[in-house]
Amino acid sequence: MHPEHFVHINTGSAEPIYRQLVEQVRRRIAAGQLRAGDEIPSVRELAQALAVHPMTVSKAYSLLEAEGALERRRGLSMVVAAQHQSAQPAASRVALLRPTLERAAAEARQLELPDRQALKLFDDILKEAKDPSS
Amino acid sequence: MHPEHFVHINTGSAEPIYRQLVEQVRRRIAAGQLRAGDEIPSVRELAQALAVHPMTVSKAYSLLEAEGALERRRGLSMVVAAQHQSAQPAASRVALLRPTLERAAAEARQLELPDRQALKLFDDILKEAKDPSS
DNA sequence: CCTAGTGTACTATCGTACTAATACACTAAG
DNA sequence: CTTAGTGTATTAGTACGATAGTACACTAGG
Repeated sequence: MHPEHFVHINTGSAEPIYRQLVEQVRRRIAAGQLRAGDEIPSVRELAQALAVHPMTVSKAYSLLEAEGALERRRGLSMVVAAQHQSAQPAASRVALLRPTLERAAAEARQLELPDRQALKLFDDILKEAKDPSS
Repeated sequence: MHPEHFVHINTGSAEPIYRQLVEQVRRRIAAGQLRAGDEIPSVRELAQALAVHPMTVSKAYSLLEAEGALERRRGLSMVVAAQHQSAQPAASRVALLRPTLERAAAEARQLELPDRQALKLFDDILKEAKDPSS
Protein backbone atom coordinates (compact mmCIF):
# COMPACT_ATOMS: atom_id res chain seq x y z
CA MET A 1 0.00 0.00 0.00
CA HIS A 2 1.68 3.19 -1.18
CA PRO A 3 1.14 6.07 1.21
CA GLU A 4 -0.06 8.33 -1.59
CA HIS A 5 -3.03 6.05 -2.25
CA PHE A 6 -3.71 5.11 1.34
CA VAL A 7 -5.91 8.07 2.22
CA HIS A 8 -6.87 11.40 0.72
CA ILE A 9 -7.39 14.52 2.80
CA ASN A 10 -9.02 17.82 2.11
CA THR A 11 -7.18 20.58 3.95
CA GLY A 12 -9.84 23.11 2.98
CA SER A 13 -12.60 21.19 4.74
CA ALA A 14 -13.92 22.21 8.13
CA GLU A 15 -13.53 18.61 9.25
CA PRO A 16 -10.26 18.12 11.12
CA ILE A 17 -7.58 16.16 9.33
CA TYR A 18 -7.22 13.51 12.02
CA ARG A 19 -10.93 12.76 11.85
CA GLN A 20 -10.86 12.46 8.07
CA LEU A 21 -8.12 9.89 8.47
CA VAL A 22 -10.03 7.94 11.11
CA GLU A 23 -13.21 7.73 9.10
CA GLN A 24 -11.54 6.79 5.84
CA VAL A 25 -9.44 4.03 7.37
CA ARG A 26 -12.47 2.72 9.25
CA ARG A 27 -14.46 2.49 6.05
CA ARG A 28 -11.65 0.89 4.08
CA ILE A 29 -11.32 -1.82 6.70
CA ALA A 30 -15.05 -2.44 6.71
CA ALA A 31 -15.06 -2.65 2.93
CA GLY A 32 -12.25 -5.21 2.96
CA GLN A 33 -9.73 -3.05 1.11
CA LEU A 34 -7.61 -3.36 4.24
CA ARG A 35 -7.48 -6.85 5.73
CA ALA A 36 -6.50 -8.16 9.13
CA GLY A 37 -2.73 -8.24 9.41
CA ASP A 38 -2.09 -5.69 6.67
CA GLU A 39 0.62 -3.20 7.52
CA ILE A 40 -0.32 0.44 7.31
CA PRO A 41 2.06 3.29 6.40
CA SER A 42 4.17 4.58 9.27
CA VAL A 43 3.29 7.82 10.98
CA ARG A 44 6.18 9.74 9.49
CA GLU A 45 5.76 8.21 6.06
CA LEU A 46 2.09 9.08 5.77
CA ALA A 47 2.63 12.49 7.33
CA GLN A 48 5.19 13.36 4.67
CA ALA A 49 3.01 12.08 1.84
CA LEU A 50 0.09 14.18 3.04
CA ALA A 51 2.22 17.16 4.06
CA VAL A 52 0.85 17.21 7.59
CA HIS A 53 2.47 16.90 10.99
CA PRO A 54 3.33 13.38 12.19
CA MET A 55 1.44 13.96 15.43
CA THR A 56 -1.75 14.52 13.45
CA VAL A 57 -1.39 11.07 11.90
CA SER A 58 -0.46 9.60 15.26
CA LYS A 59 -3.61 10.98 16.81
CA ALA A 60 -5.72 9.30 14.15
CA TYR A 61 -3.89 5.99 14.56
CA SER A 62 -4.30 6.16 18.33
CA LEU A 63 -8.04 6.60 18.05
CA LEU A 64 -8.28 3.69 15.64
CA GLU A 65 -6.22 1.58 18.02
CA ALA A 66 -8.50 2.58 20.91
CA GLU A 67 -11.57 1.38 19.04
CA GLY A 68 -9.89 -1.88 18.12
CA ALA A 69 -9.40 -1.29 14.42
CA LEU A 70 -5.60 -1.27 14.55
CA GLU A 71 -3.04 -3.16 16.61
CA ARG A 72 0.14 -1.67 17.93
CA ARG A 73 3.44 -3.59 17.65
CA ARG A 74 6.22 -1.99 19.66
CA GLY A 75 8.88 -0.62 17.40
CA LEU A 76 7.12 -1.87 14.30
CA SER A 77 4.41 -0.60 11.99
CA MET A 78 0.85 -0.96 13.13
CA VAL A 79 -1.37 -3.54 11.49
CA VAL A 80 -5.08 -3.99 10.95
CA ALA A 81 -6.52 -5.84 13.92
CA ALA A 82 -7.94 -9.34 13.73
CA GLN A 83 -11.29 -8.57 15.36
CA HIS A 84 -12.14 -6.16 12.60
CA GLN A 85 -12.17 -8.96 10.09
CA SER A 86 -11.90 -7.81 6.55
CA ALA A 87 -15.01 -7.49 4.43
CA GLN A 88 -17.63 -7.19 7.10
CA PRO A 89 -21.09 -8.29 5.99
CA ALA A 90 -23.11 -5.59 4.31
CA ALA A 91 -25.35 -5.39 7.38
CA SER A 92 -22.37 -4.09 9.35
CA ARG A 93 -21.25 -1.74 6.65
CA VAL A 94 -24.58 0.02 6.30
CA ALA A 95 -24.33 0.97 9.97
CA LEU A 96 -21.40 3.24 9.09
CA LEU A 97 -23.49 5.01 6.49
CA ARG A 98 -26.47 5.53 8.77
CA PRO A 99 -25.44 8.72 10.62
CA THR A 100 -25.00 10.75 7.48
CA LEU A 101 -28.27 9.53 6.00
CA GLU A 102 -30.08 10.31 9.23
CA ARG A 103 -28.86 13.86 8.99
CA ALA A 104 -30.04 14.02 5.39
CA ALA A 105 -33.46 12.72 6.40
CA ALA A 106 -33.78 15.39 9.09
CA GLU A 107 -32.92 18.08 6.56
CA ALA A 108 -35.43 16.72 4.08
CA ARG A 109 -38.12 16.92 6.78
CA GLN A 110 -37.34 20.55 7.52
CA LEU A 111 -37.47 21.30 3.80
CA GLU A 112 -40.84 19.54 3.65
CA LEU A 113 -39.61 17.55 0.70
CA PRO A 114 -41.61 14.43 -0.14
CA ASP A 115 -39.71 11.21 0.46
CA ARG A 116 -39.99 10.40 -3.21
CA GLN A 117 -38.00 13.48 -4.24
CA ALA A 118 -35.33 12.99 -1.61
CA LEU A 119 -34.85 9.41 -2.73
CA LYS A 120 -34.69 10.41 -6.36
CA LEU A 121 -32.00 12.99 -5.63
CA PHE A 122 -29.93 10.41 -3.79
CA ASP A 123 -30.37 7.99 -6.67
CA ASP A 124 -29.23 10.62 -9.17
CA ILE A 125 -26.16 11.49 -7.13
CA LEU A 126 -25.21 7.83 -6.80
CA LYS A 127 -25.45 7.45 -10.56
CA GLU A 128 -23.36 10.57 -11.16
CA ALA A 129 -20.64 9.25 -8.91
CA LYS A 130 -20.55 5.91 -10.61
CA ASP A 131 -17.17 5.21 -12.20
CA PRO A 132 -17.72 5.54 -15.96
CA SER A 133 -15.10 2.89 -16.70
CA SER A 134 -17.02 0.21 -14.82
CA MET B 1 -44.00 33.13 15.65
CA HIS B 2 -43.15 32.38 19.27
CA PRO B 3 -39.38 32.44 19.86
CA GLU B 4 -39.48 29.07 21.60
CA HIS B 5 -40.71 27.39 18.43
CA PHE B 6 -38.68 29.43 16.00
CA VAL B 7 -35.52 27.35 16.11
CA HIS B 8 -34.10 24.54 18.18
CA ILE B 9 -30.44 24.30 19.06
CA ASN B 10 -28.30 21.49 20.34
CA THR B 11 -25.62 22.86 22.64
CA GLY B 12 -23.96 19.45 22.84
CA SER B 13 -23.34 19.29 19.11
CA ALA B 14 -19.96 20.01 17.60
CA GLU B 15 -21.67 22.33 15.14
CA PRO B 16 -21.50 25.94 16.31
CA ILE B 17 -24.74 27.48 17.51
CA TYR B 18 -24.71 30.35 15.06
CA ARG B 19 -24.40 27.91 12.17
CA GLN B 20 -27.28 25.78 13.43
CA LEU B 21 -29.41 28.91 13.45
CA VAL B 22 -28.39 29.91 9.92
CA GLU B 23 -29.14 26.51 8.43
CA GLN B 24 -32.46 26.04 10.15
CA VAL B 25 -33.77 29.46 9.20
CA ARG B 26 -32.56 28.96 5.64
CA ARG B 27 -34.46 25.69 5.34
CA ARG B 28 -37.62 27.06 6.93
CA ILE B 29 -37.68 29.90 4.44
CA ALA B 30 -37.19 27.54 1.53
CA ALA B 31 -39.94 25.28 2.83
CA GLY B 32 -42.37 28.18 3.04
CA GLN B 33 -42.83 28.03 6.81
CA LEU B 34 -41.40 31.54 6.82
CA ARG B 35 -42.72 33.80 4.09
CA ALA B 36 -41.46 37.05 2.60
CA GLY B 37 -42.28 39.91 4.93
CA ASP B 38 -42.66 37.77 8.05
CA GLU B 39 -41.10 39.28 11.13
CA ILE B 40 -38.57 37.17 12.94
CA PRO B 41 -37.91 37.26 16.69
CA SER B 42 -35.61 40.04 17.83
CA VAL B 43 -32.02 39.29 18.69
CA ARG B 44 -32.52 39.80 22.41
CA GLU B 45 -35.80 37.92 22.46
CA LEU B 46 -34.46 34.82 20.73
CA ALA B 47 -31.24 34.94 22.70
CA GLN B 48 -33.16 34.82 25.96
CA ALA B 49 -35.43 32.01 24.76
CA LEU B 50 -32.43 29.91 23.73
CA ALA B 51 -30.28 30.95 26.70
CA VAL B 52 -27.43 32.12 24.49
CA HIS B 53 -25.69 35.43 24.09
CA PRO B 54 -27.40 38.04 21.90
CA MET B 55 -24.25 38.43 19.83
CA THR B 56 -24.47 34.78 18.84
CA VAL B 57 -27.94 35.35 17.42
CA SER B 58 -26.82 38.60 15.83
CA LYS B 59 -24.02 36.79 14.07
CA ALA B 60 -26.45 34.29 12.57
CA TYR B 61 -28.85 37.02 11.46
CA SER B 62 -26.00 38.98 9.88
CA LEU B 63 -24.94 35.99 7.81
CA LEU B 64 -28.51 35.43 6.66
CA GLU B 65 -28.79 39.10 5.74
CA ALA B 66 -25.51 38.88 3.80
CA GLU B 67 -26.82 36.02 1.70
CA GLY B 68 -30.09 37.82 1.04
CA ALA B 69 -32.42 35.71 3.13
CA LEU B 70 -33.30 38.46 5.59
CA GLU B 71 -33.78 42.19 5.27
CA ARG B 72 -32.72 44.73 7.81
CA ARG B 73 -35.09 47.56 8.78
CA ARG B 74 -33.38 50.23 10.82
CA GLY B 75 -34.73 50.30 14.32
CA LEU B 76 -37.23 47.52 13.60
CA SER B 77 -37.23 43.73 13.58
CA MET B 78 -35.74 42.02 10.58
CA VAL B 79 -38.06 40.39 8.07
CA VAL B 80 -37.77 37.61 5.54
CA ALA B 81 -36.54 39.07 2.27
CA ALA B 82 -38.63 39.26 -0.84
CA GLN B 83 -36.13 37.60 -3.17
CA HIS B 84 -36.24 34.44 -1.14
CA GLN B 85 -39.88 33.97 -1.96
CA SER B 86 -41.67 31.63 0.32
CA ALA B 87 -42.20 28.06 -0.77
CA GLN B 88 -39.51 27.84 -3.38
CA PRO B 89 -40.18 25.24 -6.04
CA ALA B 90 -39.06 21.78 -5.11
CA ALA B 91 -36.23 22.09 -7.63
CA SER B 92 -34.72 24.83 -5.48
CA ARG B 93 -35.28 23.01 -2.26
CA VAL B 94 -33.52 19.85 -3.34
CA ALA B 95 -30.42 21.94 -3.92
CA LEU B 96 -30.19 22.51 -0.17
CA LEU B 97 -30.30 18.78 0.43
CA ARG B 98 -27.66 17.96 -2.15
CA PRO B 99 -24.45 18.57 -0.15
CA THR B 100 -25.35 16.11 2.57
CA LEU B 101 -26.44 13.45 0.11
CA GLU B 102 -23.25 13.91 -1.88
CA ARG B 103 -21.29 13.20 1.23
CA ALA B 104 -23.39 10.10 1.88
CA ALA B 105 -22.76 8.91 -1.66
CA ALA B 106 -19.01 9.31 -1.23
CA GLU B 107 -19.14 7.27 1.97
CA ALA B 108 -21.18 4.56 0.30
CA ARG B 109 -18.55 4.35 -2.45
CA GLN B 110 -15.76 3.91 0.08
CA LEU B 111 -17.76 1.21 1.83
CA GLU B 112 -18.26 -0.49 -1.54
CA LEU B 113 -21.95 -0.69 -0.83
CA PRO B 114 -24.18 -1.37 -3.82
CA ASP B 115 -26.43 1.56 -4.71
CA ARG B 116 -29.45 -0.61 -4.00
CA GLN B 117 -28.53 -1.07 -0.35
CA ALA B 118 -27.66 2.56 0.20
CA LEU B 119 -31.00 3.60 -1.26
CA LYS B 120 -32.89 1.07 0.84
CA LEU B 121 -31.24 2.36 4.01
CA PHE B 122 -32.22 5.91 3.17
CA ASP B 123 -35.75 4.78 2.45
CA ASP B 124 -35.95 2.98 5.80
CA ILE B 125 -34.68 6.02 7.69
CA LEU B 126 -37.18 8.29 5.97
CA LYS B 127 -39.99 5.94 6.97
CA GLU B 128 -38.74 5.79 10.57
CA ALA B 129 -38.73 9.57 10.78
CA LYS B 130 -42.20 9.89 9.38
CA ASP B 131 -44.55 11.59 11.83
CA PRO B 132 -46.93 8.87 13.06
CA SER B 133 -49.74 11.39 13.53
CA SER B 134 -49.84 12.27 9.84
C1' DC C 1 -38.16 65.39 23.88
C1' DC C 2 -38.34 60.87 26.11
C1' DT C 3 -38.67 56.10 26.38
C1' DA C 4 -38.42 51.56 24.89
C1' DG C 5 -37.51 48.86 21.37
C1' DT C 6 -34.71 47.53 17.03
C1' DG C 7 -29.53 45.62 15.28
C1' DT C 8 -24.61 46.20 15.83
C1' DA C 9 -19.65 47.60 16.77
C1' DC C 10 -16.09 47.14 20.00
C1' DT C 11 -12.91 45.18 23.35
C1' DA C 12 -11.84 41.73 26.52
C1' DT C 13 -11.95 37.14 28.37
C1' DC C 14 -12.57 32.17 28.72
C1' DG C 15 -12.54 27.43 27.11
C1' DT C 16 -11.70 24.28 23.66
C1' DA C 17 -10.01 22.03 19.40
C1' DC C 18 -6.45 21.44 16.23
C1' DT C 19 -1.87 21.46 14.89
C1' DA C 20 3.04 21.86 15.62
C1' DA C 21 7.84 21.20 17.79
C1' DT C 22 10.68 18.68 20.69
C1' DA C 23 12.28 14.83 23.22
C1' DC C 24 11.68 10.19 24.72
C1' DA C 25 11.05 4.81 24.98
C1' DC C 26 11.01 1.12 22.29
C1' DT C 27 12.55 -2.61 18.57
C1' DA C 28 15.09 -4.83 14.73
C1' DA C 29 19.27 -5.23 12.22
C1' DG C 30 24.09 -4.82 11.64
C1' DC D 1 26.69 -0.68 20.98
C1' DT D 2 25.04 1.90 16.93
C1' DT D 3 21.80 3.11 13.73
C1' DA D 4 17.50 3.75 11.80
C1' DG D 5 13.10 2.81 12.24
C1' DT D 6 8.61 2.32 15.09
C1' DG D 7 4.70 5.27 18.07
C1' DT D 8 3.89 8.94 21.53
C1' DA D 9 4.06 11.98 25.86
C1' DT D 10 4.55 16.64 26.69
C1' DT D 11 4.51 21.22 25.78
C1' DA D 12 3.23 25.41 23.00
C1' DG D 13 1.04 28.05 19.67
C1' DT D 14 -2.87 29.30 16.97
C1' DA D 15 -7.58 29.83 15.79
C1' DC D 16 -12.36 29.72 16.73
C1' DG D 17 -16.69 29.85 19.27
C1' DA D 18 -19.18 31.80 22.89
C1' DT D 19 -19.74 35.08 26.49
C1' DA D 20 -19.71 39.63 28.95
C1' DG D 21 -20.39 44.38 29.16
C1' DT D 22 -20.62 48.83 27.15
C1' DA D 23 -21.85 52.04 23.74
C1' DC D 24 -23.84 53.59 19.48
C1' DA D 25 -27.41 54.79 15.62
C1' DC D 26 -31.79 54.15 14.45
C1' DT D 27 -37.30 54.12 14.83
C1' DA D 28 -42.08 54.06 16.73
C1' DG D 29 -45.09 55.79 20.13
C1' DG D 30 -46.42 58.67 23.68
